[in-house]
Amino acid sequence: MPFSLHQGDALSVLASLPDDSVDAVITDPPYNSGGRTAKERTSRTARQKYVSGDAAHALSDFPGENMDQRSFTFWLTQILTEAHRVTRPSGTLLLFTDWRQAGSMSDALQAGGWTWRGTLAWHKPQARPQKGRFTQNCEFIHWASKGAVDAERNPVYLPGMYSASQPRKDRKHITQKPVEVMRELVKICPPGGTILDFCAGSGTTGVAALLEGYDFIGVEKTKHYTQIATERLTETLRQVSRQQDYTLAGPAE
Amino acid sequence: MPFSLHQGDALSVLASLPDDSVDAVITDPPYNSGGRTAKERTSRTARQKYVSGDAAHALSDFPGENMDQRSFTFWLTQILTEAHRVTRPSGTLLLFTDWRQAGSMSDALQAGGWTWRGTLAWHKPQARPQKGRFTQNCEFIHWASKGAVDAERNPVYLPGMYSASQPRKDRKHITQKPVEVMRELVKICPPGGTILDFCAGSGTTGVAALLEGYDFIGVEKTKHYTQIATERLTETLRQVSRQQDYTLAGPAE
DNA sequence: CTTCTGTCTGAATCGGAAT
DNA sequence: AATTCCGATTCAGACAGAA
Repeated sequence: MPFSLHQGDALSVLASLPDDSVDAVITDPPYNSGGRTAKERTSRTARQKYVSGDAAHALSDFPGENMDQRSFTFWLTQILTEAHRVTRPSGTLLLFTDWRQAGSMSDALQAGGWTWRGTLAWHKPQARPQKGRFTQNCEFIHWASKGAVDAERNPVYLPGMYSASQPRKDRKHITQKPVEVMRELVKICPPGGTILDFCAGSGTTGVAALLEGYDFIGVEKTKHYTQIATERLTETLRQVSRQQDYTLAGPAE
Repeated sequence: MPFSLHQGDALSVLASLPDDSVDAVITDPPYNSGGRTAKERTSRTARQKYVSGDAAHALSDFPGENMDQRSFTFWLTQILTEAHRVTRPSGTLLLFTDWRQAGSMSDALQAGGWTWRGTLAWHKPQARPQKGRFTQNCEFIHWASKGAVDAERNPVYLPGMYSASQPRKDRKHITQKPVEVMRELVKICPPGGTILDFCAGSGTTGVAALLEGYDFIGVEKTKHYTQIATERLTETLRQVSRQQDYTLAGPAE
């Protein structure tokens, strides 16, 4: 089975997965930011925070954005502890974060037992400039390993900086990631391995995983996005197997 | 006087500066990282940690790299508190950091009274790739303000990501920054303002400040680098005034 | 002037020997 | 037994000199 999708709470679903069953955890938890004070954070929904007033699209809201920083770190630590158990030794964690939460996220991942290895930058060239300020056009990706890195098992050389714009057409989720970036990131996983995303959203991580030949396990809280992710993953699987058919049936070189 | 340079301890020198006398603080403190454990951090010099084994250059060592993380945060908080006092309302702080210290640095700047505004990325395309890993090729720059940002006083639009290699020829300091990056960063300071760097090193911040028409106050602990910075700044001032002479004396358009 | 070729370096990382 | 120290490893990009 190349992919499975669970609708439900991340912690409960992770608890049901066996030890050492996953090669990489790649996820983008709700950043819980957008306000510098607890009041500012908790009084607006994700949509109000992340979608410009003049944006015409109508993307659904998502939960998990109304915790204060302490609760957020506590919640994430619990999940990352479970994710660590579920991951094979020398497996990898990639965790998207914005600048406000970068510190809390690195605390949480280390508290969860992971060895922090570095922070990558994702540069969005289309971000909106602001007068008298620096443009806020980078998000960050913490990466970590379960124990030592096994470079022999997966001898890849990967970049530390990615530049790509958020998808505009056919965007299903407010914070949807570009597939081309995700396709590079998943390569940290050894060939044929299994990738887990416990905040799957519209399923971009899974799409990239399938395209690169990995198995995928997704967990998503809302019914709405579980459905969207199912459709995208099914369609991707169809594409991939069609290509394989062609390769198998194609003319010998 | 377009620039002044003090040799001495950052905290002592800052204490001697008057309130509200500086428009921007731009600095690159020792990162105090480069080891997996506290022991490893504190037992090696900066040169041993950061200079590749096969590097043939002979750049001088620099101090401040042997604190544990707690002392480092304490030390930086004290200095940034003084720097906050010395800075005019709506003034700016730019603080270079690597991924390991980014969290401690944002804690310290906020504890020092500054309002954290974002984190910029400096991408170094020349960094060394590593098998089975992501290349460590970004450093980060926290930016913060003393109270509200005054966009009317300095209506600039600045990028959030910079890509440039470390200087190779004529490099004076192990961690010397490219002048072209610093020339962009200093523009966050209103025209004609004064820029302070309390870890001046070889003086690149000052060089960029003078080239962009700002005044500069530098503090550097070692005699060795104070001398080098003095020479670079004097030379830069000569260049700048020569250009001004030419502009004044040049043919009318 | 380009284009090509060769050399060198990097705020690195790790294992294992030496103390 | 725990720490400290030394050296091997790695390759894209920058630069210099030749073609």
